[in-house]
Amino acid sequence: MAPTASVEHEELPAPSPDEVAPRFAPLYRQIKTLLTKRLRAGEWKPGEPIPSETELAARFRVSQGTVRKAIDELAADNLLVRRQGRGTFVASHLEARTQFRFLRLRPDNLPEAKPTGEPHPAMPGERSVQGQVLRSQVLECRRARGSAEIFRALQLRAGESLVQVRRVLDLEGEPTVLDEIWLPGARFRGLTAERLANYSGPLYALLEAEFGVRMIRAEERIKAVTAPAEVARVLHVKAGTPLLRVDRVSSTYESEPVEFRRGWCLTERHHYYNELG
Amino acid sequence: MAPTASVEHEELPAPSPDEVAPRFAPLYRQIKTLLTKRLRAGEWKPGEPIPSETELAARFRVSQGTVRKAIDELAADNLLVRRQGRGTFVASHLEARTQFRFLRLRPDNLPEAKPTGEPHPAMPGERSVQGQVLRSQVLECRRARGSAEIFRALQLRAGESLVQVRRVLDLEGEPTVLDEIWLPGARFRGLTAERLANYSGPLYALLEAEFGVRMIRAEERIKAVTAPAEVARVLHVKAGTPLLRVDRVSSTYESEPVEFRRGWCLTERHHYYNELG
DNA sequence: TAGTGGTCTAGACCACCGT
DNA sequence: CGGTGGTCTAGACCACTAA
Repeated sequence: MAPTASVEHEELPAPSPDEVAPRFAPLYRQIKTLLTKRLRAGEWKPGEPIPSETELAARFRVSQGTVRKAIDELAADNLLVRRQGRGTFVASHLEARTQFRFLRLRPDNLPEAKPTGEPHPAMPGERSVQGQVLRSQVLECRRARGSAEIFRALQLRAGESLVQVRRVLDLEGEPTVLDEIWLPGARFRGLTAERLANYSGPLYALLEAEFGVRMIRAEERIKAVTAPAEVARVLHVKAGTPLLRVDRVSSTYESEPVEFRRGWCLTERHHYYNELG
Repeated sequence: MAPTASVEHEELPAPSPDEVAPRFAPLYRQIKTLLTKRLRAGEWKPGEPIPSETELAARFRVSQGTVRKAIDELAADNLLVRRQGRGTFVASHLEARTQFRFLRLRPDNLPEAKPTGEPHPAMPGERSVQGQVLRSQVLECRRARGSAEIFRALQLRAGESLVQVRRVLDLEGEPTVLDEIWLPGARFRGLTAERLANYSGPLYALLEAEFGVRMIRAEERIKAVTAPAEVARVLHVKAGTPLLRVDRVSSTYESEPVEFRRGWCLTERHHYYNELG
């Protein structure tokens, strides 16, 4: 394909006469890497469209099909969202479709409606998601110490500053989850209880909009425990009630961990839902 | 591409002048559907190769790229496995790579080794998977009644026969999971405790090899509970110990449910691991 | 060496979207 | 309508595997 005359041509990184790791990376993966770097660098912001496939093909001097395959993988990784007839967009936690992508707690009844992502109207301060009414209430937000485990998970040196957020999630009006969240202070300086309280939306949407940090993926480790006294008090249950303790480490681009979260979940009327493929 | 002269041409289902559901299905999806039907019908058995892309293209009178895209999706769905230079094979629970694909329990220590699927040698009756030693001990296998919930999950009419298997999983030599498994009697007639005891391998591998039922996907619903007396006895813990109760419904081709399983998991030294994308 | 999947290209046409 | 992504084709070439 002849590149459009007016389009400036950007060279691919030199064919690397003698690289180490994957001796030969397919062209479309090189393109994918380049696109990932630009996303990470913020060249296109969440919610914005990236250039069309044909334009990218011209820029990189490859065929449209090759760009397409790179974008296919980025879309499969949830970094990009394709919209037929409109373009390809940088994924965002601000959009209804991808909000609460990481929330795995479901009410026990409710005929497992496939997540449509179309929110229903709800009371102020509440959000409706997958048919359940959700309300978040911030208990505190302060600089805090963290365990060695947390520093390790976030790949920080001991002594680096941490911000801790504690909040309760009400599902259907009942306090159901107590979240204890630790964030690296360096990235999230200026996060306060007020800003959290004034913001009605998912936490990740706020972190994305205000701090430019987009959560891409996470891993969770789940145990069954008995409720500590303090947790029990917040969730209005007796100390010793069995709870799900869900530890989550979430990451941005290139698997860089930026959040450690410990959720204490009451599963009297809810469950953690998971699909195995 | 001209079809090989010796290859018999199989017509695609007539272009359906006026179908209902997805008014226009892309060609590659029609191919995917055809291939799925043949897999389901057992035209190619687990572990066997399917015809090459070029041969399928000739049979279906489409280009190789179209077949390729259909196979791509089937591979992404874990129905097929591609092996460069060798061919494309029907996925099987009998192979090391895909054994224990559904086992989400991990030891707490152990530096989260990515599942390599390469088993280490182990004692007879034991299997080594992801660095942990695993031993399954069948407690019983008998015809049984089931709750309304189970019949609903398996889409059976009340009164149809059920087989129940109860077993303990030892991880690192410690009893860690009590599984209560219900299977539709019609499909698994002849399953006995002896056959289970004599078989050293994953349950799903046995069900696949002996009954021709291949588990494709599953959904799990998890709660935190306290151990009932009977469960506690088997796991060597005090009644009331917090446990993960994992309810699983697994399905074959086309989401046909064929197993209900309730696992009681001790999480003193293990956790349920999950990745969110 | 022959056969398989994997990559890349180039171009045609379609479905969808906003104007 | 023009532009975008989505599908389909046809053929060339590469990398891997087994005989």
